[in-house]
Amino acid sequence: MAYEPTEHHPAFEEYSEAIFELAEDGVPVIQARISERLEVSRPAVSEMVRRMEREDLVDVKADGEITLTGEGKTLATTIVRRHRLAECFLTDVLGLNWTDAHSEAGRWEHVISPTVETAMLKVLGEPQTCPHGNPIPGSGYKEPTGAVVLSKIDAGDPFTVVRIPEELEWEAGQLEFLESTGLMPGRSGVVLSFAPDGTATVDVGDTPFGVGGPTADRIVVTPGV
Amino acid sequence: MAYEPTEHHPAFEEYSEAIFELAEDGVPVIQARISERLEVSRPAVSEMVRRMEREDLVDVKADGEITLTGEGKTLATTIVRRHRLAECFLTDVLGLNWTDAHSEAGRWEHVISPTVETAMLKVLGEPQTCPHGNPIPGSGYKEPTGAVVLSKIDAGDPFTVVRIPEELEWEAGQLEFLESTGLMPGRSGVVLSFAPDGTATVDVGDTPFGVGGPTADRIVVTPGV
DNA sequence: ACTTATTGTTAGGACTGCTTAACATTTGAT
DNA sequence: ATCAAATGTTAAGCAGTCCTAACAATAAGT
Repeated sequence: MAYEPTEHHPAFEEYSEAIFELAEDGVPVIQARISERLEVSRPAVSEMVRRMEREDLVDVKADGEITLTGEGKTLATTIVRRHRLAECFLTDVLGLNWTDAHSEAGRWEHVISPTVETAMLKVLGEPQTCPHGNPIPGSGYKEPTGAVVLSKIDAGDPFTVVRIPEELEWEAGQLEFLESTGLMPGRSGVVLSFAPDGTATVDVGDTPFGVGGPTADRIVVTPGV
Repeated sequence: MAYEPTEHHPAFEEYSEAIFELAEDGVPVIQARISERLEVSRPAVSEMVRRMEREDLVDVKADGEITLTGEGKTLATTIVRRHRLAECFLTDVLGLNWTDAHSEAGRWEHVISPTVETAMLKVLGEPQTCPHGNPIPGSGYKEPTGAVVLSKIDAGDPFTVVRIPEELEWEAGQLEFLESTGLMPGRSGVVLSFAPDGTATVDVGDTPFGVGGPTADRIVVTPGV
């Protein structure tokens, strides 16, 4: 009755995804980071990592760095792909906002079958990124050359938003804020100034607004329009 | 992060749904039937029913008949509504066949939020039944007057399919068969004959084919075209 | 009436995934 | 070098959901 591709436990999907996205965001993949991102205790992560290692989904290096095995990567990219595809679908077909789409996709990613995945791809016209600009694994997306983080743009210079990394989607209120200001993939703007604490003031068409340093360190853009 | 309407455990959703649909199909709602439909052991059902009673989702009568409380009915209709809405969506928007849509919806029903439900309703134009003709709770659907089961139609008489009850969707191969023959809601046909064992031979446009007695006892139709 | 089938319950156990408490180890800053 | 912070592990335990085996009670068929 229920669909089972290779019968993976839901938790394995969640953990593989977290590991994949931490790496994607350039965050060191250690248990403590997983614990934070998934909001579970460190012992819980410790235990799950041990089980995933036993199931040959991850390898743990001597220094504690966790890497996905081939099988683990397959699982992770499958879930990430479904998550991002679902986000496209939820925004484009069902008209949800970024925030709702993100949290909704966090559940959809676990119930989407290959059949549905294929059907969604077709309906959406083979998208290459999610609404926040993150690549859909397997879509053949190539990040534009010269992409840098927003904080690297010189004051006064123009930029075009490439993507809002997954890490930021996890911070409460971030997606609402970014969507409301229009700081979204494809949009161009100008960095007006930088405060000493790193806060960037940017203008993407409407009223200028400030973007905190840590956030500006993560949003990926290309210089120019 | 995850959406929680009233924080119901997934199993409660599954059991409430089963209870609702058994009643809808006219099957006596006792533990043994739930055990069969959900394919879990009788002790598992015994325990879950006790817990659902404690949580005030069901009442158990002295003779063992199980009924949903107000709260239980709310939960059940929510899940059934999402299931049937998902089926519409999966067939109409994503182009899945009946069988895939049914099994897929069995998982979707647990992850659809009110926001998505509303969006789906709008995209689909407020459907009143699922693709198999079963009413979507809350849609205001009224079964046509004079509806009877297929086996009540006289040999030689025409009929129009109203619905394929949920009970049949559970039998392996039924949906594939019915969809392939075209015996689906809205289609008209003629009962050619009845065999002594109750098997009906019907013609809905293509080659005539036989429908087993128990199945013909469940498919709901209206007499005439 | 007697046997058989159906139904529900108890008891005991397993597995998943999580928690807190306590501890050991490592890393980092001063 | 030392003290504090960060990290990982052990241990014990709990909630949810399922299982099998065994048994009791009821319903049904001959």
